[in-house]
Amino acid sequence: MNLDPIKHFFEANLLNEIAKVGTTRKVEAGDILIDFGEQIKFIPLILEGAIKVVREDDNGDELLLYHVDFGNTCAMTLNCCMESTQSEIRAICEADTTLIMIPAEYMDPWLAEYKTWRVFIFENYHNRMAELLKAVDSLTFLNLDERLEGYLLDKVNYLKKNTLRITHLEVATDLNSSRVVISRLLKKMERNGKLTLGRNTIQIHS
Amino acid sequence: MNLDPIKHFFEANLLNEIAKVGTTRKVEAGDILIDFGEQIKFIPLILEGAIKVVREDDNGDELLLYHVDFGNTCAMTLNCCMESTQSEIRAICEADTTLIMIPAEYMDPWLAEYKTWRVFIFENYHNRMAELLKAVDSLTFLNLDERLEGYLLDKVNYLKKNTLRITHLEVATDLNSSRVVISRLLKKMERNGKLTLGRNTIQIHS
DNA sequence: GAGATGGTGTAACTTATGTTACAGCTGTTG
DNA sequence: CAACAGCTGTAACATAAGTTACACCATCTC
Repeated sequence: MNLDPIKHFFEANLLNEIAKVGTTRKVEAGDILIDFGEQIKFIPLILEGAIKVVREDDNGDELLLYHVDFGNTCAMTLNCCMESTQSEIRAICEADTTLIMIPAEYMDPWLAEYKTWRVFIFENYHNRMAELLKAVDSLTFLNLDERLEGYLLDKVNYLKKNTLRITHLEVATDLNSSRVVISRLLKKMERNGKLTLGRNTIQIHS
Repeated sequence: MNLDPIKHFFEANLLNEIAKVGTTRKVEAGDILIDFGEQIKFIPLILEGAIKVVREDDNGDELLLYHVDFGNTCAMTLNCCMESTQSEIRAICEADTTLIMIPAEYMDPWLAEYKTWRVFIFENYHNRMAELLKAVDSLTFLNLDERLEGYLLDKVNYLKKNTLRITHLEVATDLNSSRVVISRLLKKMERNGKLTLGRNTIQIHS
């Protein structure tokens, strides 16, 4: 197991423990890492790649909540580890992703023992909370065109590509809107010179 | 200091510590407990009363995020204690409230030392996260009339009164809507027999 | 190459929500 | 009591977003 990417996150003893009890897992783009109602037995720590976290209602309507990338874990997951409750979210890989899976039972004892673990866990909670708050903010205070723009810029950022391989329908699903509306807004943005549309691609002008 | 209400939450040693370093504080309905940008130096633990947590954007538009009541603390606050960041929210008392204020510097050492403290903190994170998720859900998947109904039922629940003393404007502010729209929807609900309207009061038929 | 499938563009219409304007009412203050 | 401020009701209109319908492509499969 290669812990180099995260070796400055944790104290030496903790790194040894992680190496001992953790397992590496590779997941491909498009795979579902965690689904609604699942019992979570491992804390997933992302070494490489990107994951999106999605919420769904009873009618099957979706909304993208936020992304998790390198060095982070999913705080929604952490709750489940401490309290053995079920997942409220779905986590989908957006790129090929490498994870370290740490069995949930180490969560609590490590909190008692390792300061760096406490910092890691709380930073993650904080980040996730901030993301959720950002989601609430944009749902409340922004119009759909502004949300769309934010969504595209976010994607450019964490996929590190200006040209996104995505359909209008996928965008609409992530924003819980409809394809026609998204096409309309994208066209307007294209006319304003903000991006170039192609079949299955959106190229953002940055 | 009277710790009776929370004595079954924590182990005996921890209760002693709380008694030693905590201070009791009483706050009146309407008072602002925490405001945007404030540095938080105390963990507030609610013994009695109720607090609402509100988000605001640059234009001064508001949105109620959730309520905190007995035995809980504000997890948004917890982040700030661990990381010394500033408050992202405003906390307003909705009823006369009694709190225990615990200096922030005990947050971390108690995590290492007391299992019941860890459980308490993580349960709070979990609850706050669940509330935020509920907020996202209703913003995304519900119409304003459904959000309004949920809002009123919530209020009945945690204020433990069927007759709410509140104006349409206040409701509109909490839901980030406008007074006219709220009056319209409330009138419709009254016609449907769900409630009775009066000046400054809304009586919910449960 | 015919047909099927899925992605995009666009027009016409519906609906939820927001806005503006104003009237009437209640309680307060001078 | 007169004047005023704040709360509620309602009408008329504006706008953002969702819906339906259809045409046109590109790609793939038979």
